[in-house]
Amino acid sequence: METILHLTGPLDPRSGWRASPDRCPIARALDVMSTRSAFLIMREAFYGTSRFDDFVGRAEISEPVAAARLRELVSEGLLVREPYREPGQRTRHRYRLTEKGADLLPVLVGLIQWSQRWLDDDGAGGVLALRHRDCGERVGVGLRCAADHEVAVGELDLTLAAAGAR
Amino acid sequence: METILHLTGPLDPRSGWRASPDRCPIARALDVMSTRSAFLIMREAFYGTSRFDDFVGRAEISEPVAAARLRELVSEGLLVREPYREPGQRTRHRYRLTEKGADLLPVLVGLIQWSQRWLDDDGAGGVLALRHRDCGERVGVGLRCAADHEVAVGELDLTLAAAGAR
DNA sequence: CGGCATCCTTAGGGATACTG
DNA sequence: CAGTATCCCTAAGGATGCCG
Repeated sequence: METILHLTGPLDPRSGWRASPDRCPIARALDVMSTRSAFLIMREAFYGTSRFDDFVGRAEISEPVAAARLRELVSEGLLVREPYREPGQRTRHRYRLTEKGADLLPVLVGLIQWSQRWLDDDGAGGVLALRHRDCGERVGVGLRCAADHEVAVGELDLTLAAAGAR
Repeated sequence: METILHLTGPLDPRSGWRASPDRCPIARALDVMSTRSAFLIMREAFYGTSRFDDFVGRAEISEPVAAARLRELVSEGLLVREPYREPGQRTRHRYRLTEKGADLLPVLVGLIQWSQRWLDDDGAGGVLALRHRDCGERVGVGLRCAADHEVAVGELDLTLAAAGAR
């Protein structure tokens, strides 16, 4: 394992290393989630939206876009499309989060948190908040290490481990 | 304060509430960060990249795109463009993260974490990891409430508070 | 070195109309 | 309700060349 550079937020002389973009995890994640509509659809999925028309209406996107994005997100395994039928009804389909999709929640929450902190969402309609069901406190995302320390931006190192390392 | 719905990851009957998309924090954040190039530039900024040509080369984007995105990110206040000069050189400019920009780090780390967990970044060139400088342990993002409990996806409530609430 | 101008291609996305 | 088909526009992004 080799320490590549120190992330400091503000400035760093840079060690000459580069992100090998072809396999940079961020670049790869962006292959799946890079469009506005993808984020909005995932947002809705977290809110419990499951039907096509609801995605269209609530994310405020057009049908063709919703159809295209849903198809992609299903094929990427973030959502599943499954048939169901209520007692007297015909068979319908609904979209549900997979575990893979649900695991994106920290990213979404990170965006919410950042937006509320910096974009003065003056919330003329009230302030949206995520809360811990058990204790009622607000929920956010934060950096934390495996030893359970809270980690500040300036305390991060970027390392590259040979092959089978953790 | 009013509880709107329970986020469960998998399915929820949905309470009829909608995200009022015009002021949805996610939608607003996406006005700033919705393109691949914006994420890649921010990634590079975290890695310490500061010069125009380095952004172009390391993020693997074209000059016009880099110029456009850098201009936007500066005007949005995520980066600052500042002149500097080394002893015998002419004045140059560099781009640095602002606090607002640096605060986006959890989102980036969330993407890295998700990508490594689900996109089998088999990392034929080694595995990238963020580590806590003090203890060397790997760093990730997680949901946590103000009372410092770790929060699972299914333990989240979405609430809407009247106006000046926290 | 740090861009901007130009041109081009592709992807994202809206509107409308139609179908099972 | 859940899409598909068509058409059109705009934004994202690459390639190339020029310029202070």
